[in-house]
Amino acid sequence: MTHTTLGDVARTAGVSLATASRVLNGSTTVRADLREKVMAAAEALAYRPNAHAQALARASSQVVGLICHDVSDPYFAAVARGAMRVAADHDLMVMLASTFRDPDREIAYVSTLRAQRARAILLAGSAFQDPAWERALDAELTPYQEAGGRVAVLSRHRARADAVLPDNRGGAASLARALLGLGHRDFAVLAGPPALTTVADRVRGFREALAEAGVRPAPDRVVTGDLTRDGGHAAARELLSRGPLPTCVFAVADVMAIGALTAFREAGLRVPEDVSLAGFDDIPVVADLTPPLTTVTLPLEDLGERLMTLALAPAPRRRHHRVPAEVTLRASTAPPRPA
Amino acid sequence: MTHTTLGDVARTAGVSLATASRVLNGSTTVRADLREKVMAAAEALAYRPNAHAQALARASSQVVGLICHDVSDPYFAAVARGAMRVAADHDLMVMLASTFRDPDREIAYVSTLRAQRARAILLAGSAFQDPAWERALDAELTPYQEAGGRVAVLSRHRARADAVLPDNRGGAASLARALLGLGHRDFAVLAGPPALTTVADRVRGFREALAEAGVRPAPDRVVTGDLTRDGGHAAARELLSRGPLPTCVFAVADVMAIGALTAFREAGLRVPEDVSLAGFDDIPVVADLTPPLTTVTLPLEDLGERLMTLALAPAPRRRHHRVPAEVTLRASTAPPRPA
DNA sequence: GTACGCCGGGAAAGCGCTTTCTGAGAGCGC
DNA sequence: GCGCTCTCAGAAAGCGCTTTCCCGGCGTAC
Repeated sequence: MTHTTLGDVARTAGVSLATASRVLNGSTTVRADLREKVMAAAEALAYRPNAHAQALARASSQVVGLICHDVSDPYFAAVARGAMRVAADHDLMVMLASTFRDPDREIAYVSTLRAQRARAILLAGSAFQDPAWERALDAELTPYQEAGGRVAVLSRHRARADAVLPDNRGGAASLARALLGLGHRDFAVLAGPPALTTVADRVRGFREALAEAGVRPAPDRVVTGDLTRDGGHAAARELLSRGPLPTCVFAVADVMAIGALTAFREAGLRVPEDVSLAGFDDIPVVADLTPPLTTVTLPLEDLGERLMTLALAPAPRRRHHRVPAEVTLRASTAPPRPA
Repeated sequence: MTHTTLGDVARTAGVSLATASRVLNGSTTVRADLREKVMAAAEALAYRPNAHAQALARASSQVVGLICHDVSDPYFAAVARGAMRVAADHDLMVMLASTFRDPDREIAYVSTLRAQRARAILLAGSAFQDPAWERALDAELTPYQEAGGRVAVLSRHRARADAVLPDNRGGAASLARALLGLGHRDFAVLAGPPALTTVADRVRGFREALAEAGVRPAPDRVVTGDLTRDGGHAAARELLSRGPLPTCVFAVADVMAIGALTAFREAGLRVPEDVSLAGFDDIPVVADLTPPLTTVTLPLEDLGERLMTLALAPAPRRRHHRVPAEVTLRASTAPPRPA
């Protein structure tokens, strides 16, 4: 990797290194003819400044880190899109990392981004309920912040970090109430890994709202699976194998609902005639399913934009954006069939 | 951004900078007690080496760049996932950039990645048919490669660059033949921007195979739209407005097919009874649609893995991976209704 | 015509590392 | 016991930039 350097440019332009640097950085105190020469030389040599050297000299880099669970999950894809748009507006590059829901990998990535002296680190994936992990993560984040690094988190809490907080609990509760309103009393939940706080919040909100109405799903009606299409598919099959179907199934994430929908279809069940199905997130494709999926809508791209915006606009004190989650009723839910 | 430096570590460990560096880089020629002290100091100070300084001193960085059209497009999301997995195996970070199909932005990103001294630049989005753009891109890529940078491209050609080449043309042709085999003679095509080579290849392959069978879709049966769900939706509506529906519609990308499917449903048409619909790519969700979508399957994650692998394993000469594209018949296509 | 102040460009230091070079001390053979 | 080699740590140079400092030359004021 032996690229053209500023020295090369300066030499062919016949000026000093300092002058070349000044020109390329838009200083106005350089005589026009010299400026021309430098520009011409840079152009001719296809010169690009070494970002590492710049970062070192300026003690600041042009990169921000974005850590999510899985880029290919439509939820994170949308969040990343929003975040990257804002980054692009600020001429920043984003380093994207997928943890695949491995807590250790998240810490490792934070560490790497710390080494990269990233301007900001965005944690977009929900947290894990694990004190040891929390401590280890803090051990990376705290020195980073003390050195001036910015941290912004999505769907999780951290002292001294700005946060974008979609209302997982409230959204799930609203959904439950809407479903109760349709007449359902017999529910099942397809849950993701309980260690994920997002999952826990959604299950909790859903349960609480049911409890208010005096409804309590039996323990075997809460099935846990991966937070993926296949996880939802497997969880739905598991549910089917456990006996009589409830009238309504809530999948804690749309991706799981998609898998469940197919599992139901494969089992010869019609949605919503035989069973109502609802998801969470409102990822782009679910409105195009047959039937279109009832879900809780989150402004996904907006979440990413806010996250990045928070991270890039330092504020004296910690800020929270609470983002409402609204129920979107579609055709996948209907009143239960009279028994 | 004032982080702990190697100097701090060396000082608190009571050794020289050189020794501290040696320890942290795993040199074996350091006495055990000194090694201990350095490790302890690094640990205590939560030290993380400055990647920029390392990159500068070692003249090599730990980042690779991946440029695609849109991360939130399931096609690229899957490709990115594959590529990032391989990168993670090599302890590399990936800088991800979305061009949103703006040719200039692609060039700008290449330029930025050049400045970042990225180990490799992967161009995952299809090319634009535009000689001026091609030249401008070359002006960035050539000096990069001459300086030792690696370039790998997906679905496009470039002299001196390794390439992963899914068989867009052949896949579309096979699909056309399968559709002809079902008895269709009356086709429409929902095409993306014709400036994109991938789109052009797919349309061409499809047409050629039809031509072999003596079938030629009328010009007004080729509708152009954005390569997105909404683009497909709009294109399908446009098609419907142009008069009698063909018996079979080919969308050049699954995302467009998804939009078309909904447009058809909204128009009261049943797929495949009233019209057969086929896509291209086999993005994860299309098998879960109702009806499941007939499409041309590409091993998306594998594409990304190969792309990254090619880029990271320098070879004396240019390599091409041709990737076959196989027709996957699902329920969205059926023989046409007898007229 | 002289003194002063500005303007603009060059020299050089320094960012945080790696790595070569150098040299001090220990261990060995004779 | 002397000189040799070998081991291992420190000094210092250098990676490619930015930026401060400095100095020469010019314009202005008197």
